Amino acid sequence: MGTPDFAVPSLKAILEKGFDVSSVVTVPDRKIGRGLKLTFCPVKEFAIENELKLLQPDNLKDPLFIDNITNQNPDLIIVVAFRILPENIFSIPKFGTINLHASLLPKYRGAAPINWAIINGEKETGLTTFFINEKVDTGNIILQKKVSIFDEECFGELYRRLSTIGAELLISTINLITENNYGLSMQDELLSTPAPKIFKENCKIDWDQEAVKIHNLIRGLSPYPAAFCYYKDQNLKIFKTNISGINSESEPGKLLIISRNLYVNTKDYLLEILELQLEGKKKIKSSEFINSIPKNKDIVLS
RNA sequence: CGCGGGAUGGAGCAGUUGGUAGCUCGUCGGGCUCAUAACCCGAAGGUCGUAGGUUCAAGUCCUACUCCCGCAA
Repeated sequence: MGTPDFAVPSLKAILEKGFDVSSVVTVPDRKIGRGLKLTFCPVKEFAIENELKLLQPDNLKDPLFIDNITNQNPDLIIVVAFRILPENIFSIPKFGTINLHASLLPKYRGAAPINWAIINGEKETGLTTFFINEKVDTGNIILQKKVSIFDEECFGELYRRLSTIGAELLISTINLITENNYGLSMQDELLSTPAPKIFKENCKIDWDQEAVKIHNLIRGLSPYPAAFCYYKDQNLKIFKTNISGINSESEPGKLLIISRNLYVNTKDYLLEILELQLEGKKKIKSSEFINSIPKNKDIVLS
């Protein structure tokens, strides 16, 4: 069971290792994007390509769906980036139901562990496989793997890396379970931290903060959903920045051009802006942005 | 038919109430300099997304189409 592209490498690995996938469960098709076109999620695309049996229940508590799963008599249910499962479902398989989560649980429980790890400036995060129980991301841990976060690595890059490393960890986990050769460790509630879903309000840049904080926010949200601010009432997304060692001496948000490089003032240091996108426009490099902005005129981002 | 912005020389943009295009950068040539992402001089390069229409005249108004993007979900 899974939805986004994060789950695809796992599903692919499971297939390649020769496990018998009785069915793939994913979300219903949704009208998404400009023009509200009906779009298939990545897991569905993959399932179709590989001619796997596909289930897309609207309601996971639907008795028909539960019966369907029950009748398939699965040994194990594997969940990677899906929805919250009712006990009626996760208790069906004889081995149980496991989840691959992109953090070192109990840290970063929730929907957006990768984003928050970067936003908070972590140097290390990881992956966890655990048995699903009634409370989200609290189950007993089977395997964990630490993964360091590279300097300047953005969300998209780490997401991609973790999805492939996660697939390997998942395979190891499945092997241990089928061999009945695994230990479990409980999560220490005292060490738990939340990683809730990212909302738009989390993406707004506050220039009156330390440069490193702003930088991590931008990194942790790039390229999607992207940190943003306002430029003359227009939405301005910022994808890539670099912390300069230069002290900020003007009001936060004010732009500064030095030697064809674009800087913005923050609470402490100047933050160099490298990649940005104005509402309705394409993503561009800061040098291109500089070409179009008026000279000798103060510009303040808000 | 969810809402909206855009398509102008290689790049990013401007273009007023319609009268055949301009800025910043890049490119090429030359100059200055120990040197330069610096500065100075000069040059090349655009049938203004496509197809029609209105007009004496359209990048600038009208219609259709194609492509790109922001929001919302």
